[in-house]
Amino acid sequence: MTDYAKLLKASELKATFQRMHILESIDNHGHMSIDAIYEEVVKTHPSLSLATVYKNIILMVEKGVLVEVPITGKKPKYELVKDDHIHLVCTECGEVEDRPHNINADALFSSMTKDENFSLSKQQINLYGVCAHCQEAVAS
Amino acid sequence: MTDYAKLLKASELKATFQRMHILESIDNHGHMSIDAIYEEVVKTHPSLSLATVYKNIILMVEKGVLVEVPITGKKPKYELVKDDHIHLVCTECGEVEDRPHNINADALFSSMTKDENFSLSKQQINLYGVCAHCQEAVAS
DNA sequence: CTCTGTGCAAAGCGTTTGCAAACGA
DNA sequence: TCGTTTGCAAACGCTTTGCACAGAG
Repeated sequence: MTDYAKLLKASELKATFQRMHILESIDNHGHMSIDAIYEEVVKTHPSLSLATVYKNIILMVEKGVLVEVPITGKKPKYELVKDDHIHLVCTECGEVEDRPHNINADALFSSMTKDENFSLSKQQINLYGVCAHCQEAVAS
Repeated sequence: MTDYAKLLKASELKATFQRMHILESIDNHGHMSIDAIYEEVVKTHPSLSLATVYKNIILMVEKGVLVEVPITGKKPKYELVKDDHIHLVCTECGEVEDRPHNINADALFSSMTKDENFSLSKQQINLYGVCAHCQEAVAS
Protein backbone atom coordinates (compact mmCIF):
# COMPACT_ATOMS: atom_id res chain seq x y z
CA MET A 1 0.00 0.00 0.00
CA THR A 2 1.15 3.46 -0.88
CA ASP A 3 1.87 6.02 1.80
CA TYR A 4 -0.24 8.92 0.60
CA ALA A 5 0.87 11.19 3.43
CA LYS A 6 4.49 10.94 2.32
CA LEU A 7 3.49 11.49 -1.27
CA LEU A 8 1.74 14.71 -0.30
CA LYS A 9 4.45 16.00 1.99
CA ALA A 10 7.05 15.38 -0.69
CA SER A 11 5.11 17.89 -2.77
CA GLU A 12 4.71 20.39 0.04
CA LEU A 13 1.02 19.64 0.53
CA LYS A 14 -0.62 19.05 3.88
CA ALA A 15 -1.95 15.56 4.42
CA THR A 16 -5.63 16.26 4.97
CA PHE A 17 -8.22 13.50 5.16
CA GLN A 18 -9.80 14.77 1.96
CA ARG A 19 -6.57 14.48 0.00
CA MET A 20 -5.74 11.10 1.48
CA HIS A 21 -9.12 9.73 0.47
CA ILE A 22 -8.95 11.25 -3.00
CA LEU A 23 -5.57 9.64 -3.61
CA GLU A 24 -6.72 6.32 -2.19
CA SER A 25 -9.78 6.33 -4.40
CA ILE A 26 -7.79 7.06 -7.54
CA ASP A 27 -5.17 4.49 -6.60
CA ASN A 28 -7.80 1.78 -6.13
CA HIS A 29 -9.51 2.45 -9.43
CA GLY A 30 -6.52 3.34 -11.54
CA HIS A 31 -8.13 6.17 -13.47
CA MET A 32 -11.07 8.30 -12.34
CA SER A 33 -13.08 11.35 -13.38
CA ILE A 34 -13.70 14.15 -10.89
CA ASP A 35 -17.35 13.15 -10.53
CA ALA A 36 -16.49 9.56 -9.78
CA ILE A 37 -13.90 10.60 -7.21
CA TYR A 38 -16.40 12.84 -5.45
CA GLU A 39 -19.10 10.21 -5.41
CA GLU A 40 -16.78 7.60 -3.99
CA VAL A 41 -15.14 9.74 -1.33
CA VAL A 42 -18.35 11.42 -0.19
CA LYS A 43 -19.64 8.02 0.95
CA THR A 44 -17.06 7.79 3.71
CA HIS A 45 -16.74 11.54 4.19
CA PRO A 46 -20.24 13.03 3.79
CA SER A 47 -19.22 16.63 4.43
CA LEU A 48 -16.91 16.63 1.41
CA SER A 49 -17.49 19.44 -1.06
CA LEU A 50 -17.20 19.02 -4.83
CA ALA A 51 -15.26 22.29 -4.89
CA THR A 52 -12.65 20.72 -2.62
CA VAL A 53 -12.19 17.87 -5.07
CA TYR A 54 -11.73 20.31 -7.94
CA LYS A 55 -9.27 22.44 -6.00
CA ASN A 56 -7.22 19.45 -4.96
CA ILE A 57 -7.15 17.74 -8.34
CA ILE A 58 -5.91 20.95 -9.97
CA LEU A 59 -3.36 21.44 -7.22
CA MET A 60 -2.08 17.88 -7.30
CA VAL A 61 -1.74 17.95 -11.08
CA GLU A 62 0.29 21.16 -10.78
CA LYS A 63 2.46 19.61 -8.09
CA GLY A 64 3.01 16.52 -10.18
CA VAL A 65 1.26 14.07 -7.86
CA LEU A 66 -1.49 13.34 -10.41
CA VAL A 67 -1.59 13.14 -14.20
CA GLU A 68 -4.55 14.12 -16.35
CA VAL A 69 -5.57 11.66 -19.03
CA PRO A 70 -7.66 13.36 -21.73
CA ILE A 71 -10.41 11.26 -23.29
CA THR A 72 -12.04 11.88 -26.67
CA GLY A 73 -15.57 13.20 -26.26
CA LYS A 74 -15.57 12.72 -22.51
CA LYS A 75 -14.31 14.34 -19.35
CA PRO A 76 -10.67 13.74 -18.45
CA LYS A 77 -9.59 11.16 -15.91
CA TYR A 78 -6.81 11.33 -13.36
CA GLU A 79 -4.22 8.84 -12.20
CA LEU A 80 -1.33 8.76 -9.75
CA VAL A 81 2.08 9.45 -11.21
CA LYS A 82 3.73 6.10 -11.82
CA ASP A 83 6.35 4.39 -13.93
CA ASP A 84 6.17 4.95 -17.67
CA HIS A 85 3.30 3.19 -19.32
CA ILE A 86 0.95 3.44 -22.26
CA HIS A 87 -2.76 4.21 -21.94
CA LEU A 88 -5.23 2.20 -23.95
CA VAL A 89 -8.38 4.33 -23.94
CA CYS A 90 -11.62 2.66 -24.98
CA THR A 91 -13.65 4.94 -27.24
CA GLU A 92 -16.82 3.05 -26.32
CA CYS A 93 -16.84 2.92 -22.54
CA GLY A 94 -14.07 5.38 -21.71
CA GLU A 95 -12.17 2.88 -19.60
CA VAL A 96 -8.41 3.30 -19.46
CA GLU A 97 -6.03 0.37 -19.26
CA ASP A 98 -2.32 0.60 -18.57
CA ARG A 99 0.26 -1.31 -20.58
CA PRO A 100 3.99 -1.38 -19.99
CA HIS A 101 6.30 0.34 -22.40
CA ASN A 102 7.48 -2.34 -24.74
CA ILE A 103 10.31 -2.49 -27.23
CA ASN A 104 8.24 -0.99 -29.99
CA ALA A 105 7.10 1.92 -27.92
CA ASP A 106 10.66 2.66 -26.86
CA ALA A 107 11.74 2.66 -30.47
CA LEU A 108 8.91 5.00 -31.31
CA PHE A 109 9.85 7.19 -28.43
CA SER A 110 13.49 7.57 -29.36
CA SER A 111 12.70 8.10 -33.01
CA MET A 112 10.36 10.93 -32.10
CA THR A 113 12.86 12.54 -29.79
CA LYS A 114 15.91 12.34 -32.02
CA ASP A 115 14.62 12.46 -35.54
CA GLU A 116 11.71 14.80 -35.09
CA ASN A 117 13.00 17.26 -32.55
CA PHE A 118 9.97 16.68 -30.39
CA SER A 119 10.59 16.08 -26.69
CA LEU A 120 8.09 13.36 -25.85
CA SER A 121 6.65 13.13 -22.34
CA LYS A 122 7.00 9.51 -21.48
CA GLN A 123 3.91 9.23 -19.36
CA GLN A 124 1.49 10.56 -21.94
CA ILE A 125 1.20 8.05 -24.73
CA ASN A 126 -2.53 7.63 -25.23
CA LEU A 127 -3.83 5.18 -27.80
CA TYR A 128 -7.55 5.21 -28.61
CA GLY A 129 -9.43 2.07 -29.61
CA VAL A 130 -12.03 -0.42 -28.43
CA CYS A 131 -11.37 -2.59 -25.41
CA ALA A 132 -11.94 -6.36 -25.36
CA HIS A 133 -15.08 -5.99 -23.29
CA CYS A 134 -16.72 -3.54 -25.69
CA GLN A 135 -15.70 -5.63 -28.69
CA GLU A 136 -17.75 -8.46 -27.19
CA ALA A 137 -20.69 -6.16 -26.53
CA VAL A 138 -20.72 -4.98 -30.15
CA ALA A 139 -20.47 -8.54 -31.45
CA SER A 140 -23.46 -9.74 -29.49
CA MET B 1 -7.93 21.79 -52.97
CA THR B 2 -10.55 19.66 -51.33
CA ASP B 3 -14.15 19.64 -52.52
CA TYR B 4 -15.96 20.29 -49.27
CA ALA B 5 -19.38 20.08 -50.88
CA LYS B 6 -18.77 16.52 -51.98
CA LEU B 7 -17.38 15.66 -48.58
CA LEU B 8 -20.59 16.90 -46.97
CA LYS B 9 -22.96 15.28 -49.43
CA ALA B 10 -21.19 11.98 -49.02
CA SER B 11 -22.23 12.17 -45.37
CA GLU B 12 -25.80 13.23 -46.10
CA LEU B 13 -25.23 16.78 -44.98
CA LYS B 14 -26.33 19.84 -46.92
CA ALA B 15 -23.53 21.99 -48.24
CA THR B 16 -24.26 25.29 -46.50
CA PHE B 17 -21.88 28.22 -46.60
CA GLN B 18 -21.32 27.89 -42.87
CA ARG B 19 -20.21 24.27 -43.17
CA MET B 20 -18.05 24.96 -46.18
CA HIS B 21 -16.24 27.76 -44.38
CA ILE B 22 -15.83 25.72 -41.22
CA LEU B 23 -14.25 22.87 -43.16
CA GLU B 24 -12.04 25.23 -45.15
CA SER B 25 -10.84 26.90 -41.98
CA ILE B 26 -9.98 23.60 -40.31
CA ASP B 27 -8.31 22.33 -43.47
CA ASN B 28 -6.11 25.41 -43.74
CA HIS B 29 -4.98 25.28 -40.12
CA GLY B 30 -4.81 21.55 -39.65
CA HIS B 31 -6.23 21.45 -36.13
CA MET B 32 -8.53 24.02 -34.53
CA SER B 33 -10.56 24.62 -31.39
CA ILE B 34 -14.20 25.65 -31.68
CA ASP B 35 -13.39 29.20 -30.58
CA ALA B 36 -10.68 29.57 -33.19
CA ILE B 37 -12.96 28.26 -35.92
CA TYR B 38 -15.68 30.71 -34.97
CA GLU B 39 -13.33 33.67 -34.83
CA GLU B 40 -11.87 32.86 -38.21
CA VAL B 41 -15.12 32.16 -40.05
CA VAL B 42 -17.02 35.08 -38.53
CA LYS B 43 -14.60 37.46 -40.25
CA THR B 44 -15.87 36.52 -43.69
CA HIS B 45 -19.38 35.62 -42.54
CA PRO B 46 -20.33 38.14 -39.82
CA SER B 47 -23.80 36.74 -39.19
CA LEU B 48 -22.38 33.38 -38.11
CA SER B 49 -23.56 32.16 -34.71
CA LEU B 50 -21.33 30.33 -32.25
CA ALA B 51 -24.20 27.90 -31.70
CA THR B 52 -24.08 26.98 -35.37
CA VAL B 53 -20.40 26.13 -35.07
CA TYR B 54 -21.09 23.91 -32.06
CA LYS B 55 -23.99 22.17 -33.77
CA ASN B 56 -22.01 21.51 -36.93
CA ILE B 57 -18.86 20.32 -35.24
CA ILE B 58 -20.84 17.82 -33.19
CA LEU B 59 -22.74 16.73 -36.28
CA MET B 60 -19.68 16.36 -38.46
CA VAL B 61 -17.86 14.37 -35.80
CA GLU B 62 -20.85 12.03 -35.59
CA LYS B 63 -20.94 11.71 -39.37
CA GLY B 64 -17.24 10.97 -39.49
CA VAL B 65 -16.22 14.08 -41.42
CA LEU B 66 -14.22 15.46 -38.50
CA VAL B 67 -12.14 13.90 -35.74
CA GLU B 68 -11.79 15.27 -32.23
CA VAL B 69 -8.28 15.50 -30.84
CA PRO B 70 -8.31 15.72 -27.03
CA ILE B 71 -5.62 17.85 -25.45
CA THR B 72 -4.39 17.61 -21.85
CA GLY B 73 -5.59 20.55 -19.77
CA LYS B 74 -7.07 22.36 -22.76
CA LYS B 75 -10.10 22.32 -25.00
CA PRO B 76 -10.18 19.72 -27.76
CA LYS B 77 -9.26 20.50 -31.35
CA TYR B 78 -10.79 19.18 -34.55
CA GLU B 79 -9.30 18.02 -37.83
CA LEU B 80 -10.59 16.64 -41.12
CA VAL B 81 -10.56 12.88 -41.43
CA LYS B 82 -7.41 11.94 -43.30
CA ASP B 83 -4.97 9.11 -43.83
CA ASP B 84 -3.58 7.47 -40.73
CA HIS B 85 -1.11 9.61 -38.87
CA ILE B 86 0.23 10.30 -35.41
CA HIS B 87 -0.47 13.47 -33.44
CA LEU B 88 2.37 15.16 -31.63
CA VAL B 89 0.63 17.40 -29.09
CA CYS B 90 2.70 20.12 -27.45
CA THR B 91 1.95 20.34 -23.73
CA GLU B 92 3.22 23.94 -23.68
CA CYS B 93 1.41 25.68 -26.52
CA GLY B 94 -1.19 23.07 -27.42
CA GLU B 95 -0.18 22.96 -31.07
CA VAL B 96 -0.72 19.68 -32.85
CA GLU B 97 1.63 18.37 -35.53
CA ASP B 98 0.95 15.41 -37.78
CA ARG B 99 3.52 12.72 -38.43
CA PRO B 100 3.18 9.77 -40.76
CA HIS B 101 2.83 6.30 -39.37
CA ASN B 102 6.31 4.87 -39.41
CA ILE B 103 7.63 1.35 -39.06
CA ASN B 104 7.78 1.54 -35.29
CA ALA B 105 4.27 2.78 -34.96
CA ASP B 106 2.98 0.01 -37.18
CA ALA B 107 4.77 -2.52 -35.06
CA LEU B 108 3.23 -1.01 -31.96
CA PHE B 109 -0.14 -1.03 -33.61
CA SER B 110 -0.10 -4.68 -34.60
CA SER B 111 1.27 -5.77 -31.25
CA MET B 112 -1.56 -3.95 -29.49
CA THR B 113 -4.20 -5.43 -31.74
CA LYS B 114 -3.02 -9.01 -31.72
CA ASP B 115 -1.32 -9.51 -28.40
CA GLU B 116 -3.46 -7.32 -26.24
CA ASN B 117 -6.92 -7.86 -27.67
CA PHE B 118 -7.39 -4.13 -28.01
CA SER B 119 -8.76 -2.88 -31.33
CA LEU B 120 -6.74 0.27 -31.88
CA SER B 121 -8.24 3.17 -33.85
CA LYS B 122 -5.47 4.06 -36.22
CA GLN B 123 -6.23 7.72 -36.45
CA GLN B 124 -6.08 8.36 -32.72
CA ILE B 125 -2.50 7.93 -31.62
CA ASN B 126 -1.75 11.02 -29.58
CA LEU B 127 1.70 11.55 -28.13
CA TYR B 128 2.23 14.41 -25.67
CA GLY B 129 5.49 16.28 -25.39
CA VAL B 130 7.14 19.65 -26.07
CA CYS B 131 7.46 20.92 -29.64
CA ALA B 132 10.68 22.31 -31.09
CA HIS B 133 9.42 25.88 -30.84
CA CYS B 134 8.58 25.63 -27.15
CA GLN B 135 11.87 23.88 -26.41
CA GLU B 136 13.63 26.98 -27.73
CA ALA B 137 11.44 29.28 -25.70
CA VAL B 138 12.25 27.40 -22.49
CA ALA B 139 15.97 27.40 -23.23
CA SER B 140 16.13 31.16 -23.72
C1' DC C 1 -42.18 23.18 -52.12
C1' DT C 2 -40.36 20.60 -48.25
C1' DC C 3 -37.30 19.70 -45.02
C1' DT C 4 -32.98 20.89 -43.08
C1' DG C 5 -30.07 24.39 -41.15
C1' DT C 6 -29.32 28.96 -39.03
C1' DG C 7 -29.39 32.67 -35.61
C1' DC C 8 -30.94 34.39 -31.47
C1' DA C 9 -31.66 34.39 -26.76
C1' DA C 10 -32.51 31.80 -22.82
C1' DA C 11 -31.52 27.84 -20.13
C1' DG C 12 -28.34 24.43 -18.33
C1' DC C 13 -24.29 22.76 -16.10
C1' DG C 14 -19.80 21.95 -14.98
C1' DT C 15 -16.14 24.65 -12.93
C1' DT C 16 -14.24 28.46 -10.40
C1' DT C 17 -14.11 31.93 -6.86
C1' DG C 18 -14.42 34.52 -2.27
C1' DC C 19 -14.75 34.24 2.31
C1' DA C 20 -15.40 32.76 7.15
C1' DA C 21 -14.68 28.76 9.87
C1' DA C 22 -11.96 24.50 10.71
C1' DC C 23 -7.82 22.11 10.61
C1' DG C 24 -2.86 20.41 10.22
C1' DA C 25 1.81 20.95 11.63
C1' DT D 1 -0.57 29.63 17.10
C1' DC D 2 -0.20 30.55 12.05
C1' DG D 3 -0.77 29.60 7.53
C1' DT D 4 -3.28 26.36 4.84
C1' DT D 5 -7.47 24.03 3.58
C1' DT D 6 -12.33 23.26 3.63
C1' DG D 7 -17.31 23.98 2.68
C1' DC D 8 -20.76 26.84 1.17
C1' DA D 9 -23.00 29.54 -2.08
C1' DA D 10 -22.69 32.71 -5.56
C1' DA D 11 -20.62 33.82 -9.90
C1' DC D 12 -18.80 32.44 -14.35
C1' DG D 13 -18.39 30.88 -18.83
C1' DC D 14 -18.85 27.33 -22.06
C1' DT D 15 -22.26 24.49 -24.24
C1' DT D 16 -26.86 23.23 -25.34
C1' DT D 17 -31.64 23.95 -26.42
C1' DG D 18 -36.16 25.72 -28.54
C1' DC D 19 -38.18 28.13 -31.86
C1' DA D 20 -39.22 31.13 -35.87
C1' DC D 21 -37.14 32.33 -40.13
C1' DA D 22 -33.97 31.46 -44.04
C1' DG D 23 -31.93 28.52 -47.27
C1' DA D 24 -30.58 24.14 -49.91
C1' DG D 25 -32.15 20.61 -52.96
